[in-house]
Amino acid sequence: MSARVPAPLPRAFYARPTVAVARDLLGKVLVRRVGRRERRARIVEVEAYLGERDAASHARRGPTPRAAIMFGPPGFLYVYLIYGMYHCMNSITETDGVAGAVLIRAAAPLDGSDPTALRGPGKLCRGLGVTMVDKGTDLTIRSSGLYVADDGRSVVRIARSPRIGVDYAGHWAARHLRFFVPQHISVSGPRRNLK
DNA sequence: GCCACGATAGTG
DNA sequence: ACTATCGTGGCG
Repeated sequence: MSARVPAPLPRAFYARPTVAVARDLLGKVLVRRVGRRERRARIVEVEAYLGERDAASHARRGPTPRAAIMFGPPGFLYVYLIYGMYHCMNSITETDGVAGAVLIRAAAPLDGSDPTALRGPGKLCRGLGVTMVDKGTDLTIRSSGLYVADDGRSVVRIARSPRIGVDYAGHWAARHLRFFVPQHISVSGPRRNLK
């Protein structure tokens, strides 16, 4: 009688400052359904992208065709193609009209399968079958087939570091906007704080 | 219309 | 350290 599957996080969860959403996404469960198959994985690594003023964010050029969705209402999925061969997935944050997104970089499978299969943003999307057709998905409804839920567990400690792959972004590259579960096998790149 | 360049990952 | 592979957006 208890819901075996936790409910999707509500829109209000995403309608907050991006850094708060990023931190709070750690430990949450990513639920992906394709047909009758459902996969679940715990989010262990994310990055915050703060909008127009953030030189590392796709929103830095304003609402271009690709990034316009970042300026829209929170709780929707932003997917983009990177290096012509991988996809990356983000949840939109902040209020409608204000750009912001959290890049989900890695998750730990909850079915006991290979803990490195979803390690890194490209592998995460590949492993969950997320592509451009999923851009714009509403993450707050079950019927989307892709959502984030709270199963009651929480992360004990959160580490932070500069974001990965944004060295071109001047002083924004140095800001500690990457959040992860320290020492976790499913985290990509450095698993402890640098600096 | 061009074209340099990525919020990456796998191999050497 | 090198590169596969292609949409995006700056430039003009």
